[in-house]
Amino acid sequence: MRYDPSEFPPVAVTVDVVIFTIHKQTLLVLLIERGVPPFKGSWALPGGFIKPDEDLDAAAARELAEETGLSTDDWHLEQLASYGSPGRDPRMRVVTVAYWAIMASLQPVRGGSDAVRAELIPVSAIEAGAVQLAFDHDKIVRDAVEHVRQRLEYAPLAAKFCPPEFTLSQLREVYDTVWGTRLDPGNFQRSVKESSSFLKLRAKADRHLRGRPAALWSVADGIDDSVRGAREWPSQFRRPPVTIAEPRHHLSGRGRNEKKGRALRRQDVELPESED
Amino acid sequence: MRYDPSEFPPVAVTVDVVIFTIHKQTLLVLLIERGVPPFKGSWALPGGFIKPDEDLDAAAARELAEETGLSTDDWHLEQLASYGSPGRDPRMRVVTVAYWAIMASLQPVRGGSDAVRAELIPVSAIEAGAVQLAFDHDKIVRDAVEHVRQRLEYAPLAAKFCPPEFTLSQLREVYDTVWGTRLDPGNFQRSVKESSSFLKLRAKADRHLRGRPAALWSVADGIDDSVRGAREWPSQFRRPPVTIAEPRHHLSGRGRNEKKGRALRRQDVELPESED
DNA sequence: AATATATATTGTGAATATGACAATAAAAAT
DNA sequence: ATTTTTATTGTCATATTCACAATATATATT
Repeated sequence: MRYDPSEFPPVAVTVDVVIFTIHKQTLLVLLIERGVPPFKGSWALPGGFIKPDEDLDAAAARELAEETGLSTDDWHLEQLASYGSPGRDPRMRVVTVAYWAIMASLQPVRGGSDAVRAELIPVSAIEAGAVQLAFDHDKIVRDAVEHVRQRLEYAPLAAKFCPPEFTLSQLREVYDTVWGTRLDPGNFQRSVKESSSFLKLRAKADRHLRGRPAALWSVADGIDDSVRGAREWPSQFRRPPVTIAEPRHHLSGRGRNEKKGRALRRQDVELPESED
Repeated sequence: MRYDPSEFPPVAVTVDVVIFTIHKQTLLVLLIERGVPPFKGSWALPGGFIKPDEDLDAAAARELAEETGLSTDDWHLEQLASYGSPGRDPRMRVVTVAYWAIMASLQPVRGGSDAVRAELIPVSAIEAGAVQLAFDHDKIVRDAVEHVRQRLEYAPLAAKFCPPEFTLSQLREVYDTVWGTRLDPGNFQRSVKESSSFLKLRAKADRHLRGRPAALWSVADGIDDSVRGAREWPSQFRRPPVTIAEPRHHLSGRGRNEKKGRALRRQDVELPESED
């Protein structure tokens, strides 16, 4: 009965977006207060139905634009996961495709038709259970937070929390805020210099509060947000182990090519023939 | 107009599963040949509509069971992503939630109502473009392959390609097959021993073809498939850089706690108060 | 103006991890 | 008995990581 359009079950598909930003060393999420039932008065993620001729990514981008008043260049947007438990919306079967986004700065713009107001809520408040979320949005936010912490291991993404030009202190503060660490400024400096993702622009920033003025950096040209094969940050730059003590894996080894060559790379390996 | 059940656009939701297994040093994907239009005669992913009272994960597990005849303990199943381009199914708007799965061994069981036959196809054949896939399933498979290569950096997952008890050669061969590497047996041995995810069972395997008989290992108790905070494999054990030369990031540094303490862990950091 | 304070940046070295490969062990094949 | 094959342990040079000292350059204070 696969793919028979005539008798598909009635399902609505929505997109919801977990919008992250940082303000004053605090990781924040944009939530709206629902003005209509169900969950009237609860906080919820911005989101809505996908339109008939709209791609999922486009729907998420539209929601993002509506909610923030900003445009594509101002954010990093990525799909998170889909949620579709039968009971997650009391009215009918709704499958939502969740997205997450990072923005450098943000002041919520509009309250939609069913939203009383939009506000930036600290992630810590949600993690502590101090804020009630509608539907399964608590789970979605937690998953998104986990995901962002994970993805920050890839170098250029942290810069999306910063303005186009930033000091290394600003960049380091992103990691410290998201990961709850206090990275060493000296080692951080060296790491960024060894990275090919970042580019030093000018020796001095215009404005600085105290101390020696910092140099300004930017993301190097051609560095994509979605770099994946890139080398991870070394261990201390990776996020610390999960809250509850987890077993750690200390694994190591190496690759070899025949007798004495260097490690094989993927393209060196011959592909088995198709059986077609 | 958010969440108004009365006027949601007509959308069907399906799940599709990319089922991986390894046979004779080759990474394989289970595909079915479509027996009905559209894309009659093309290969496609096993999948189908979600049922009215069925969770997304449950729908994927059901498809998996139907297609393989196996049960929950025999596989590792994880959500991949959702795909919903307006034109991806010529008949109507279909959003599919894609999953991927790993199985130790597999012989396809049934051809469904619209499937002529099911078969295990080498991933290499799909990557080389030698196999035509229906809908956007080519993209889905490629994404899934990328994802599995990525996720294999987390130690215990590779064991899902192996029987419950395995030799380290078998385990190493999983990495070599999926990553296209030839990892060093000696260093691999050391790595696994340092890992807390694996447990040595018996000194000798019952059956072996040639050479010194290997010890049998298993995944340690309490090791979850979804371990994430776990330490990654070191660089050579991580998958090699993407085919086209990518910029690499060499980043390093450390954490500090006040003056001279150890690096802060997440739970050490006090949470900002909720504004509720 | 001199000094204190704060932040940025560079440098240094010990500890550890990695990668390459040698050496030994234990079986089957010859 | 010897060769071949795979498993396992050992070794060591090198690279990376981490902790922290030292220096640079600004503002704030006296």
